Amino acid sequence: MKIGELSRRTGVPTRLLRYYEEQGLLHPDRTDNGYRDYAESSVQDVQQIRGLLDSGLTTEMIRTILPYLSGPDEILLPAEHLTPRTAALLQGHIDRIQARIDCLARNRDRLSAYLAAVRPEPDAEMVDR
Amino acid sequence: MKIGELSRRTGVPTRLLRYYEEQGLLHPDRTDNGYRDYAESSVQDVQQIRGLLDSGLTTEMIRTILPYLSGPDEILLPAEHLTPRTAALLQGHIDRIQARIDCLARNRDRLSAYLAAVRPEPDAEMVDR
DNA sequence: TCGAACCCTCACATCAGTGTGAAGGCAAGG
DNA sequence: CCTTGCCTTCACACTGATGTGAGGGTTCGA
Repeated sequence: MKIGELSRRTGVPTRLLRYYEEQGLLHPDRTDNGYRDYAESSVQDVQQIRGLLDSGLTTEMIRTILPYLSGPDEILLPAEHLTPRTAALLQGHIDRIQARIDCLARNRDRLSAYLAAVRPEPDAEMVDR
Repeated sequence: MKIGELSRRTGVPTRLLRYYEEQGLLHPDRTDNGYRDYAESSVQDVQQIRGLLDSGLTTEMIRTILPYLSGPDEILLPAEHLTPRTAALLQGHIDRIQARIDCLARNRDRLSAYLAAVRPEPDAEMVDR
């Protein structure tokens, strides 16, 4: 699939698809004429990248963890040459992600609590007034 | 408390404390000589802001939700003049935050699963070798 | 064969968040 | 009084993510 189609199917501007490639997040093939040729799975990859970027991860973090995020099923990864160094690095990323989750969840709860406290009138009048 | 102390206690450079004020996130008093005078609660406020920024929220989003995040206890807020418009806006923010959480949790799980799958040797040799 | 709609690279611009330094006022201690 | 260290504003610069446009090649249908 060419870049235009991938852009249409993901809603991500072509500019960004090229940028993600430049950042080492995508690795499309090239056809004879130099056009980028994306695999079908790129659609999911791009959505993955978008979600992580929106969640405050940098392209650098994403680049390092992306190889270990393929699918929920496939585990086609270099299990052997995973140095303790890399493992520790991954664990660090996990921790940072967890910290973000905690922070976001805490604030989501506060916002929800506020909304709930302020308007306890969902859709029908159940108390007299 | 003056800006230097707040900076020391939060680990956030004074430059950023001034920036957050410029963005409407902090509202310190001023002493006679023009120095910023922060309340004790500013320490928590700043940590709150940092967490949200790290989690990918913009200062604009933070500015709009911050008034509704005071403490877990206090609900000193303008409960009355909360227009349905604002409520919907808040709900939108909650939804976006939830989406981020989902995305992060999903990827955290994948990373954890990978690590767990790849090194099932915690600390002792339990199998012969 | 021509034009529309793709694709390419290159490069400058914008925005938010942040670093850094200049130029100067205020406060406290030797 | 003078130094030291805090504070003030102003302003320029950088980075990462993104927008936008110029200049030019490719594909395809009328």
